[in-house]
Amino acid sequence: MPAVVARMWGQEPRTSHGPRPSLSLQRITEAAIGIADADGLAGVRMSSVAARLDVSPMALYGYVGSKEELLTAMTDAAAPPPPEPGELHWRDYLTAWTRSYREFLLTRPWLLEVSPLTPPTGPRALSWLDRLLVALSRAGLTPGEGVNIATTLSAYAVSTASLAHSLRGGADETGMAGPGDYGVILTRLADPAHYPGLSAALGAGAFGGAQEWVEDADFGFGLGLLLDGIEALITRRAKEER
Amino acid sequence: MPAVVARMWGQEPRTSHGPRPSLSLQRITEAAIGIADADGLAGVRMSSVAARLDVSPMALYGYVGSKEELLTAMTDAAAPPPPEPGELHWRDYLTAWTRSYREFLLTRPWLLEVSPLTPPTGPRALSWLDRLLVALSRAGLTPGEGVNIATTLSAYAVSTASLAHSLRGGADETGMAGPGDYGVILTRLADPAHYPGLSAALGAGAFGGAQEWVEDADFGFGLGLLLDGIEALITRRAKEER
DNA sequence: TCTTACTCCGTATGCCATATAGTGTAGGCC
DNA sequence: GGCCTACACTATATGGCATACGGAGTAAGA
Repeated sequence: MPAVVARMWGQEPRTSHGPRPSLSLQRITEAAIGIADADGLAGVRMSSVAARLDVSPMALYGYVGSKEELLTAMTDAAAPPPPEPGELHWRDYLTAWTRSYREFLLTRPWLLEVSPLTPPTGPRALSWLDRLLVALSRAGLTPGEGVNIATTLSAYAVSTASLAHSLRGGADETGMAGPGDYGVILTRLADPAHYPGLSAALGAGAFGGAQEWVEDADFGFGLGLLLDGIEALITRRAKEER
Repeated sequence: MPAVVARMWGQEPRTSHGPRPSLSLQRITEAAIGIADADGLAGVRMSSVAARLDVSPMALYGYVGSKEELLTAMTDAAAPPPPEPGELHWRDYLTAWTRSYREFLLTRPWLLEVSPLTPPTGPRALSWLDRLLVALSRAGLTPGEGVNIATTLSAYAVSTASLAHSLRGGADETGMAGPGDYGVILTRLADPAHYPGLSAALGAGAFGGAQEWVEDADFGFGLGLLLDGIEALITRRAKEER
């Protein structure tokens, strides 16, 4: 377990001898997040983060073992607290959870560039997982099922966020200038003989409008499918109980 | 549209004057993929790719505009042809599709590091999308629904592949040495008071074994949920038709 | 034959993460 | 109260890497 993980959990090591630390992992991640929010992930350099904190670049290495670790710490620190299940029906909570997660990712698109698919180890990210597990356990599912569903829902949030961000023309390597370009490009490339399904979809305008509301409708549609599948499982379980 | 996209579609520009090109985007991507397979993504450098082709690093820039573009081209070229729908029932085909896609990603784990969530523009990746759209259209869904489902399934494949790869201890920044570590680390970090759901899941061993067959069972379970949701939609559609 | 477009090369530049070797500071110990 | 030692931070150096720039050769067309 890298030392930075302990620090993410607030366990800054006791210092006995020597000068008191002028920094903390928290201050460092805050600075880095500020830069990422303002200038994108490319703006986050060891030197830029250090400059923002008025220290030398090398000072950061007392707190993180590498830039990689800094990025990991950033992704956790950037997460807001998850929505609370409260008295919500599981379906409403799962909807709220997934939607909030997606919105969070779209607020901080640089997160999408920092492999959002690796298992979380920080307190913020794990509290998201925790709340979901609680809600699913209340709905009668086993922990194993809960973990699996959590993976699925978060993957869905990440992928739709990523798609939305790409289609909005976010800093992207696909070379698309504006929204809607994607469909146009595909139409030019995919000939109907080799790509019948794709061509049909293009003809039907399935890639057409990338307006906000379309994205959102799509998001709800796909999420609905997932929840339907989960619902089937839950009712099955409930019947078994009886 | 970047020039490299046209080249990915086999449209190498006609050359009239001057010496005949000794390279092609295909040869370059093949070399790069060979390196990535052998040494991981970190081994893919403009210089290493060039060396494998016996040219100078700068020669590559006649074919790709940047390393980014090379990576994009690699991800498309690495994809095998998708499974064919044939006469399969949609549910069987979707299963085969998702499973093959996941397996492909696990065969080439470096793909997981090259943002696998951006919209595809290459012929190989789009043929995967196409076949899925065909199958879904046959099952009676609209193109819009098909695109959405395709997104969801591929996200599922990517995320489970990514998880499996992480848990296997693949080149990973979580700092986990071996399989099973993840659960152990979480147990040490998450106290039951603040993480009731997570603690319960840990106690139940939901993160315990990362053996191959467990992963696979989990994969099938989550996929089943998705397919159940899709099935509900398809039967609803079928009834509307009548 | 000469021009010209085009391919590939050698070298130079600049950015960055990070190794190394200090330098000062402040607690603990005598 | 003075020394020792651990530790936070700094300055400088190094090396890897993408890529800009300016050639130099090469072969089709005029």
